[in-house]
Amino acid sequence: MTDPAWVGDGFDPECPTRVLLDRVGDKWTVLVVSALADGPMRFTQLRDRIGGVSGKVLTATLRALARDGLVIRTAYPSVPPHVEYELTELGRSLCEPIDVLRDWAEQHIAAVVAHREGFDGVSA
Amino acid sequence: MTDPAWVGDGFDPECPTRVLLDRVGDKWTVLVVSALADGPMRFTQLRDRIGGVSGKVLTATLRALARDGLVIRTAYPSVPPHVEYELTELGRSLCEPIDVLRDWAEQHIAAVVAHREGFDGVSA
DNA sequence: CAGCATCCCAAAAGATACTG
DNA sequence: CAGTATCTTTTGGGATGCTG
Repeated sequence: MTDPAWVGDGFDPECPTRVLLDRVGDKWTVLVVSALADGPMRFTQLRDRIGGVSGKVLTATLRALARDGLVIRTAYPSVPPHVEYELTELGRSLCEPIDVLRDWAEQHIAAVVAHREGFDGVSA
Repeated sequence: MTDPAWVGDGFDPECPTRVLLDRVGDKWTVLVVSALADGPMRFTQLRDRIGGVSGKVLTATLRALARDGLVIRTAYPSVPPHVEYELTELGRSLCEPIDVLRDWAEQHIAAVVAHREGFDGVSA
């Protein structure tokens, strides 16, 4: 251990926060978890609800989430296939931070956008 | 208004949460805000503290943050240059959601990683 | 010291077509 | 219905070198 400068504030590469951000920092994970917060949902249902996500990407997102123990995938052996996704306990616990984030967004995003436009206006 | 299915849960493309995620979902923004939570900091100081970020990317991150009214950039007209960054009130308010996220990470990330390894083990 | 310009790569994401 | 396979585009991010 070389005692790097970032130690002391928890900024090492295995910092839990970094690991989480790597997982959650993609475009869809948070949205998927939010959608599933209301209860179990089927693949197509999920895709329709989220809007703008391709099947491929949704599949990948769900697989990663399942891999990390945040969602359960249940395939009912029927024709046509019926697959349900639901949050695990761990996944539900993640909803709380996400809700806090959403609250912040709802309260402050307008200010952010406004400032951004002001900023751009000055430069224009 | 086409009354799409995702309306009703707030998943429209201009959903505040989406806007926020687009801004905050990158690799460094959250880390920069966290670092600045302790107080104003200079460019190099920030780069050293965070660890692993290139100058170019840090610059871009800081510019975006300034554009959104989350940080203030103060350049002291001296030679050599001395530039300080600090959070605005808005930026500080963002620390709370971030802290909640970090708390979650610290409490649960081990479970996530463990499950991931179990999952990979089964497939191997 | 701070930051810009340039080049480059890898990964994320999207479109489309096909299958059990 | 719920994927997989393949291809392509986009872009975040890194390395390096230059400048005020």
